[in-house]
Amino acid sequence: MRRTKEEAEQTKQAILEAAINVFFERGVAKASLEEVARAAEVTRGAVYWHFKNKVEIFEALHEKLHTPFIEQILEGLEVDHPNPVEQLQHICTTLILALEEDEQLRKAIQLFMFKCDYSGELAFCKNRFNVKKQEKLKAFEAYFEKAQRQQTLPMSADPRMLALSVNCFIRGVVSEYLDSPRQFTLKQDVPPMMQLFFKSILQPAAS
Amino acid sequence: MRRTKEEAEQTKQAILEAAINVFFERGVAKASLEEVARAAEVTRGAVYWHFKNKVEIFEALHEKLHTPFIEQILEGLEVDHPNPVEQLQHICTTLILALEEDEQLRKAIQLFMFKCDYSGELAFCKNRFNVKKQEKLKAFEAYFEKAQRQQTLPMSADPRMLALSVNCFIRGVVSEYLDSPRQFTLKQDVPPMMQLFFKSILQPAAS
DNA sequence: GACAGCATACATACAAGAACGTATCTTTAT
DNA sequence: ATAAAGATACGTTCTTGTATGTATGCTGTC
Repeated sequence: MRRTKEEAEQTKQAILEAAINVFFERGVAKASLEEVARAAEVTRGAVYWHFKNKVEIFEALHEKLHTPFIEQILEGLEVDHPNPVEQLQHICTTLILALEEDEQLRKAIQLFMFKCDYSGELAFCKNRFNVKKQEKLKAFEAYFEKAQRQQTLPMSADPRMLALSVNCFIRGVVSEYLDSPRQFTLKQDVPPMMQLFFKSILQPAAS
Repeated sequence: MRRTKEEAEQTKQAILEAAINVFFERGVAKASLEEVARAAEVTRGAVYWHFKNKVEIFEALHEKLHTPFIEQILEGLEVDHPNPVEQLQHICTTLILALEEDEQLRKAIQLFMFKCDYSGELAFCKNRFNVKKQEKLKAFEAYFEKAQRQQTLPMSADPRMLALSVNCFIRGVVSEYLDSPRQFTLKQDVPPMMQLFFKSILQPAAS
């Protein structure tokens, strides 16, 4: 039962889509390809036709879902803004708030954060992941350096340290929210939290 | 070959110790009890004698390693301190810095954070963990409320929001560090980061 | 205080199922 | 016709849980 090329591509996407859900519900390690196949309404034969094994599926998912996230941060650097730090605050806040509406994105990030472990087969995935993170950190730094050039951030500030802090804080917020969403409401709690955090950056050091 | 009670307790601890390493290297899901047994230099018989299954081992590890962490925070509340917020900053900083020296603790936390997924069998573990987290959050809040009573924190501050922020920031720092330790040096980077963060709390709101 | 009898602390053996990867069909586009 | 796109079938490996074996520590009893 050979399908047309379009149909084949459709089933491939269906498999990826199904993989998100199955990985999400059963965890990457415990999810079997049989389950993925069933969820996509095909057999394991189809899965093995399109992908070499589970790892390859995982990689495909990562490529598809994680990449666009970082690009948004990089784009903000291109735009001219009178106060880059406030701009960064705004971008970060927006990105986090987006989680509330996009369930698929939520699932995906939860996958990469909690539903898999990067030992063994997935170890090299972690490396690729870290490369992306370095880019992100450099982008954060760039915001602060830009702000220093524009005199909206004192020269005494340490861009690298600020970038690290922002990165940690964001990761913490996202982790905590995805870990137990009932803990706080994004729309209500995140803006003041971000406000609090960035306030300390914008105000020159005291005491 | 029955052992004395002390010896039995020793092997139990040896199994837990071994489990940390095996879980860490292979991931919780993929680690087999056979591997754990070998690492502890016993057979699966011993493992099944002391524990019902892998989940019970996991729980035991959590009980053993995660609990003392929280208690330290609670203890600080008992002590009298002129400035509870600074006290909290100091406690948190110390706790994080401890990671640099205690490899076993590092491994354990990495386990709970990255090397397992809480789907399926471990789902209810997550619930128990969340209960603990609630306690922790309440403790954080208590610090801030205490500070308000002692007039070292403005009444306009929102203890719950501050507690959430602290919790997120700490989680972020710990996550980032354990995820890629080469990214920053605890001793050098964490104190200023914490300083930056808590500064925004201690200084009354502006702008 | 010694010894029978039992519980303990494991080791070994076994059965059953899951999951994987591959090899072999089937059908149908191209 | 032939190769793509899958389905089906098969053998193997891992792992799990349990059942059973066994040597030894402990405990009460006389």
